[in-house]
Amino acid sequence: MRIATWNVNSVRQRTEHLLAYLREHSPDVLCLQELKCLEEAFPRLEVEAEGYNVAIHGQKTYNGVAILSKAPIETTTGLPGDESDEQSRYIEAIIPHGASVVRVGCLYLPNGNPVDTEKYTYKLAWMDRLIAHAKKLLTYEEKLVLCGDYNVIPAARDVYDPVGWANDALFKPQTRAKFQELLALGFTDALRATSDAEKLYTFWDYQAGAWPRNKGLRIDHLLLSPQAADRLESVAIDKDMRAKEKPSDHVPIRIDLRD
DNA sequence: ATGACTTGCGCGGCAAGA
Repeated sequence: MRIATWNVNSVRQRTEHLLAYLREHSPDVLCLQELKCLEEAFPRLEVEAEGYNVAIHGQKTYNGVAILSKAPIETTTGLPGDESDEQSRYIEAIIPHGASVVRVGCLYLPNGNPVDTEKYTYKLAWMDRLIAHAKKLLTYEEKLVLCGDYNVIPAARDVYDPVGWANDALFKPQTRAKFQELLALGFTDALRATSDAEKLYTFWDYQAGAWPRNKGLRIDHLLLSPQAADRLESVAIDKDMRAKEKPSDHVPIRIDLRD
């Protein structure tokens, strides 16, 4: 089973690249973040025509997440823990996988900058809610994949300039500590389970020639429960997507799980 | 030369992203 995640930075601006990606890599599941539109504006018919079921948690202008699946899915939207949170950043699906199921959580974790504002407080609180939810999901002892744009640089080797990013909301010690707290519940970072290499990035800023200079960040992750990690076959970052005309600033990252 | 972009909203620049 192939599961991919991609921050598209506006699904309406990226529809052709999205459809090309579905055709080329044929993921069983694709998690999308930063749709930047309401459900009614999502290119549903085009995606369904490629053979996918679509579950959308949209929002006008900002955020918005979706799960695309070849198999029919059951979905729930919103991250538990704060009924007053109106930002569309989480959707979860149960997907049939052989005789059992895979549970997939698609998340768009808040950026958190600037760090001296309530935006960073919101990020840390959101991470606490994610940790609490993940803890509950792990008790099910299922194949579980929590994937998406975490807006977290886990370690120095995951950023082109660790010193320059030391006080950024994506790399601050408090941010990394919360990410480690999540991992320590029993998750495996899929990419790091297969490679210790440096300069494996999933994001390059649009500005200042970040892409041609390979000034990137690794902030899109797939975290696996023990039951999913046992079946991890391969991981790939689809870096070629950043070289296209009018690309997203993030590229897809995907895994293959054994049946 | 050392690189100030890309969205949505809505029609003028601003907010947000990372």
